[in-house]
Amino acid sequence: MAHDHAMPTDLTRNQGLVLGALNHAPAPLSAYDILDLLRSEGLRAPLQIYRALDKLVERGLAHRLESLNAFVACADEHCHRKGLIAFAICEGCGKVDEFADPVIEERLGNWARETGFKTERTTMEIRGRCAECLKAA
Amino acid sequence: MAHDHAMPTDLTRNQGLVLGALNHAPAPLSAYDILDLLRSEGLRAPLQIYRALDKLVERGLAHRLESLNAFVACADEHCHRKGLIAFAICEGCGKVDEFADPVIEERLGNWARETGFKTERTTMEIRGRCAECLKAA
DNA sequence: ATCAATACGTTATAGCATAACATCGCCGCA
DNA sequence: TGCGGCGATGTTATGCTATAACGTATTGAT
Repeated sequence: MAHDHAMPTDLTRNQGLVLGALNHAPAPLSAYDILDLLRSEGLRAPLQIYRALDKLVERGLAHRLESLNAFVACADEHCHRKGLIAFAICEGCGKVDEFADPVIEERLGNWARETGFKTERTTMEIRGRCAECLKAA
Repeated sequence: MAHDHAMPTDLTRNQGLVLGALNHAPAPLSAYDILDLLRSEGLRAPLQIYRALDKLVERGLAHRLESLNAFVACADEHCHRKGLIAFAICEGCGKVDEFADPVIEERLGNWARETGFKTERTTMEIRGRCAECLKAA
């Protein structure tokens, strides 16, 4: 099912190319992976990729996985996802599952309120093995 | 308060130096920051730092902050901390607050059980501003 | 004494990310 | 129409983060 997500029409050429690459990938891609995929389209420098990624992440069309130094397309077709998202990353096949948990969000919110911490961004990443890879083992 | 934590006696020289550097730092340090602090002790190569860090992290004496590519000493004096730990990282002063929340742990456990995912490691990092920095602003 | 396991030291290299500067195209507006 | 701002682009150079591959040294058990 790694195919045509709804693709916004107001992306620039580079942003579109980068998002396309992410959409068609079965697993997270590093900026340099993306660059290699897009050399045939005329992209040459890391910065071209990073700039596009910055915009995509800013708009929630892509996510950065901190523990991997890599990026994935947002799994939510219409990218309505607000707030906290958790990622489950399979070390076997590389697939990433994206989910939100309101209870966790609430707990973190409570903690922040109690300690006076102003949250700007939360990253939550689970590493392990997905059901399929466990079955295959 | 950034001083003498209980320091295990069975550390190697390099491990002790690295943990010492982390213990005395007011904020997370990158491996290269640590290297610079320890050149006077004769350390010269990144690998010497990374190897020590690997052991320290493995034993729970230090933690890696994925969103920072940096390391901190474990805040728990006796390092009894098991399971999931969340980190709140202040973008102002760099201070890191470490806490555990059993409810969050339970929620993640439930999610894993339901989807058949075998969790190996979880990272949870909150970026924002601490109460002190907000007051100072 | 020997062997295995672990730590150490060193050089080289791979992988991830941004600084700095010049150009171009688009759009609003005098 | 032309000016000016803004955001995207292209390019070169550089900096930061992490590991590969090799050899030596130390330790500890049998």
